[in-house]
Amino acid sequence: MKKHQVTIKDIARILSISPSTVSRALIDHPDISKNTRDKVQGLALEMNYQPNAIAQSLRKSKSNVIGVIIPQVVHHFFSSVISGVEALASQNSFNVLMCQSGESAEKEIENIQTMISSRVDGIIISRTKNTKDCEPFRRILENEIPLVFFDRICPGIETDAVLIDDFKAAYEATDFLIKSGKRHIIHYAGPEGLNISSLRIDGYKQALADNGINANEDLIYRCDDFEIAKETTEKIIASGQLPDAIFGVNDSAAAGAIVSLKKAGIKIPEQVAVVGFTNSPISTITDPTLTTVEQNGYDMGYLAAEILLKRINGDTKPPETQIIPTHLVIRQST
Amino acid sequence: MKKHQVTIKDIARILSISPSTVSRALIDHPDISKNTRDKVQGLALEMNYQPNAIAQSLRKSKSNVIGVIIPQVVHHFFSSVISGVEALASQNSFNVLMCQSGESAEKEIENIQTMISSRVDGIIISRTKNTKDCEPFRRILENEIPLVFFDRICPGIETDAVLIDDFKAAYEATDFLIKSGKRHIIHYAGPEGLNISSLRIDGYKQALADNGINANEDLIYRCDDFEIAKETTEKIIASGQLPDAIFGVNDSAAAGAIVSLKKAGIKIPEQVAVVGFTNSPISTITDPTLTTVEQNGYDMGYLAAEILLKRINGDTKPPETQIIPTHLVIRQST
DNA sequence: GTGAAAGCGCTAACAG
DNA sequence: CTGTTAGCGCTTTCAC
Repeated sequence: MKKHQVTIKDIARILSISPSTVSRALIDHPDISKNTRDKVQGLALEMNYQPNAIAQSLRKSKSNVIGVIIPQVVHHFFSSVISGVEALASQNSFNVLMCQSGESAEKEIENIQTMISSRVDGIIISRTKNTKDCEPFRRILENEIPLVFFDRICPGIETDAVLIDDFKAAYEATDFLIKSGKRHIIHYAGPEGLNISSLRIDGYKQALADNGINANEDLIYRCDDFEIAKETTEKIIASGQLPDAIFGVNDSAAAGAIVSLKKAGIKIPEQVAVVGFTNSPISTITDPTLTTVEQNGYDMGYLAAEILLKRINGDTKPPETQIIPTHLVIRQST
Repeated sequence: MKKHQVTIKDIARILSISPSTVSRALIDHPDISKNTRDKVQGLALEMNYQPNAIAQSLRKSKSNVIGVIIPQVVHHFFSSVISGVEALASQNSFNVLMCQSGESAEKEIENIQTMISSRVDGIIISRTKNTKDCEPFRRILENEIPLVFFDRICPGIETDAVLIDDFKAAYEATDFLIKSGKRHIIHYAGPEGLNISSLRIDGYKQALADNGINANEDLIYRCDDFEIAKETTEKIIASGQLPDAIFGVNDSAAAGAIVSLKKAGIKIPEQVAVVGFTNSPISTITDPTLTTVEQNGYDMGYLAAEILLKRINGDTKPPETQIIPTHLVIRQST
């Protein structure tokens, strides 16, 4: 037999007063006698009363829940973002409902349905790399649920976003490599169709161009994870066309490059310099330690949550894109 | 003006039928005419009806939400666990509500309150290293909310748990070091008062004892993160009392040891071998790559969720502790 | 200062 | 097969 949790009614019955009075006493309503308020709160504490948040939500049409949809929690960047979201949420008595799309566009649509059904008060998303159709996101807005994108956006959706300046960050990283004497720079790029991938490619190309270096498409490899980066690097070494630098779209790709380069006895950074992206903990563990772009996931999540809460509280100014500053963290790999 | 979301009533009104019929049609109740069912489902789709999960929860006294409380998402192990929980949850139409205690016992209590108020159907927890009082956990059970611990348990609470055999894993790791000729083995241990810390210490000591090595308490340092491990290792090197092996309570501590040893020009594993714990991605990135204990966080989360769902579905057999198998992954650092 | 009544959106008896 | 009714637990008018 399920012991039922203490309700307002129970308290009312015991004190022989009405449920509405109990409710008022519990939420410190102004016109309630000090006497009954103390009696109610005392008994509530004693009986270990916990308000039923579900009933409150239904009544007030407000769940106090923020939905977060990300591709994978098991990624330092994404878990940092969640951490930032959760921090601000809990400061403001909001809870965080988390779904993973697992980079599947179908799962992402399900996640969105879930969030709408759960009547979350707002949603924070970084989309799948396979998302083609932006309609599901539009449906969120049609349901008048505030939506904030971070990192990976969906072009054409008019809503808030928290990003970094991917172009500039990639430009600076590449430019730094050139300034330190490198000219034959390979880029391990992110998946096609993702804003962050193409902007980083663009920044990389522009830096080459501005320094009078031919930006050959052959220098760009689609390669955004550790294992693939190891293989790709091995192939490049085997081809005999050794670059003098590799710029990775993330730290894992850069770490993979480092591992394979060292295995082949290639000196880093003397022969080949390596730059990563994100400044995750692995960048201090590689040997040599990794020069990388600092991209503060926690701050991005925190800011995204801040914007979202403002929207939830009725802010109606036109959608804005906020840029979190980045900078190059220089270590031994360059 | 907030556009109100489509409800069962709206559909009923338009089709001139009763809300209950609409409800039945939507959940494919057996005794409903094919005709009205199709009409209702058609209109629901057209109007983009999304059931109000909050109302459903209130009605059925079941939220279909699993609460997860962990110290920090930004840890490969914990995010793996969450990932496993989320995978099973979403397969079973459950959602995941996530809170971080941030290793603060007070925050943990708040989190528990939140979960109870949110009427989650079950809770999965790995406790804070500062948790002294187990009463808050007991209150969960008093509220008849199923509770599963993982990794870090609270002794004295009679409930399910998903663990690894910390003693055995530490024993095997230490024994392996001894078998490979090491005898002066330092242990970087986890924080006091945590089951995983003391069990790993015990396993380490027992392996030494069984091999006729004196388990000196001076060989044990409290040191469970990368930075502190770097410093600790530097101090040990400076002291001149170089061990011939270091066994870390986690991979970060082991990685810190590796970094400082190399910096001092000490050969790994020839002079000092290093073993970690968890088999996180960093173990393949250190140079030399790290021998470590495989501890599958995803499986732990998945299994914890499995057990929890059984309890939610009424399973009342006595609390069980399930052990996820571990094994030593041998790499270059030994 | 307190109580009665209504309703958030949904589902599950119970009737017919 | 469908409608009526009631109620999950809470808050909020509206009376008194």
